[in-house]
Amino acid sequence: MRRTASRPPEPSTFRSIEDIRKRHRGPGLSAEDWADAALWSLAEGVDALSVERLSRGLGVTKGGFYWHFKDRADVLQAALARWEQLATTEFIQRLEALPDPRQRLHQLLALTFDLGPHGRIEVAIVAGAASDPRIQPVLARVSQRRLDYLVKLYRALGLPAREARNWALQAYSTYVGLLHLAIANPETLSASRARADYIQHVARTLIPA
Amino acid sequence: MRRTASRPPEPSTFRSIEDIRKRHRGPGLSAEDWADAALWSLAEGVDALSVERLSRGLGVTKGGFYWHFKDRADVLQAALARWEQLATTEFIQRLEALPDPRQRLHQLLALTFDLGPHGRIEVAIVAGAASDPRIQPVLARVSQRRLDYLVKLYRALGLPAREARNWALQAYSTYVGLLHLAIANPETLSASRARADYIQHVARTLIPA
DNA sequence: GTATACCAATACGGTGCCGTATAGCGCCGG
DNA sequence: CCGGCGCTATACGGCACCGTATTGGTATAC
Repeated sequence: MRRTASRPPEPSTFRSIEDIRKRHRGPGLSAEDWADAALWSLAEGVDALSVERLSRGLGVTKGGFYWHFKDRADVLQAALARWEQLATTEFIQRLEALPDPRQRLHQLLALTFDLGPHGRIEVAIVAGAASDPRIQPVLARVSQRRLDYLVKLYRALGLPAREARNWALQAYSTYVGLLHLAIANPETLSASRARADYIQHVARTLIPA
Repeated sequence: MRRTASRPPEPSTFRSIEDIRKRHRGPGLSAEDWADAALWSLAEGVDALSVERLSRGLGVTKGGFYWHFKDRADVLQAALARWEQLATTEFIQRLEALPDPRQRLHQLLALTFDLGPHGRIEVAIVAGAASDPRIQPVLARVSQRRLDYLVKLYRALGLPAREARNWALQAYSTYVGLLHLAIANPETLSASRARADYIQHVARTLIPA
């Protein structure tokens, strides 16, 4: 490891493993390449993130890994930092593009129901935080920021502080529960009929009159 | 391993590790002892469940473990089975003691907000299910049974099938979200003031007029 | 008081991962 | 055309766990 100044900026989206491997046929792998791959790997559980697995997944040996990172914990931190960025700042920015707070809440629901690989990553991180004290603060910051933002949205709807807090808590819980359901009973909401129906229900009950 | 007919019935509650160790100063450890200890161990994550850790935790070597179980997967299955029992049948039985469905919903919320070690175990299991296909069916059955029961409760309140389903989904999601919050931001709901306030809010919004 | 059922201790070989060390290779600037 | 920079390959010792095998202890059952 001889960590140099990190290359250009960050690519602001989720690169797939295949993208990273392709890029490999160009220059070598950068620290961001490894960190992004690590983030994907988190979907299989925090313990599944291992240096040698990562290397195999990228089609190289772990030789280069230790050039960029000190150890396993180091890349885990990097992946979590990347997740923190995607899961808070960038997500909120997308919502802030809309003018009306009511629209933002609707858009939030819509984005939320669009389940990607994020869900599994989040669940893995929560489980990891329960056993690894170094993950906990990252998770705490993320959910805190999300809750704060939700409170802000509800306040913008004219609710008093205490009410807004409760609504925010509930809305966030509903989101997390959806992640759980997507893993536990994928078929439950796979039918787009039931799905749309549930979205509508949630929108009605989570957006106060 | 020479598995014999499993001893008496099952002790219908959650025995602590200390209880199990005490019992050790009596006869030896039974299969149930190991399985219960394994269930506790799940709170630290599915991967944290290892034969040698378990042994150390119980103050013995792994010598006796393989007398009861074929391998690690075997005790995992046993622990999951125990969890399935506690998390569905026994929980529902406690609620069914109440006559009025409305009371049952309230009691359900009350029990739900009483966070024990269950929460961490559940989160660990969900995360485990995302990576281990042998866990998934167990989790699927558990959440399905819970959802079915919730639907039944809502229908008993007079709601039509489709509505009941939506409410059930939302109620369950809210519960799971609470587990998440308890790990991510334990302090958020530690104040009994805010806690009671939130319970009340949830009860209002999750129990339709 | 001895046999037998139940369970524990110890020892062993094997695997997967960790982190270190060191040598190799392609590319780019001079 | 050559030296160095950026990254990779290979090789190694160490640890934690797995599952197996075998022997040892102890309480009851007879």
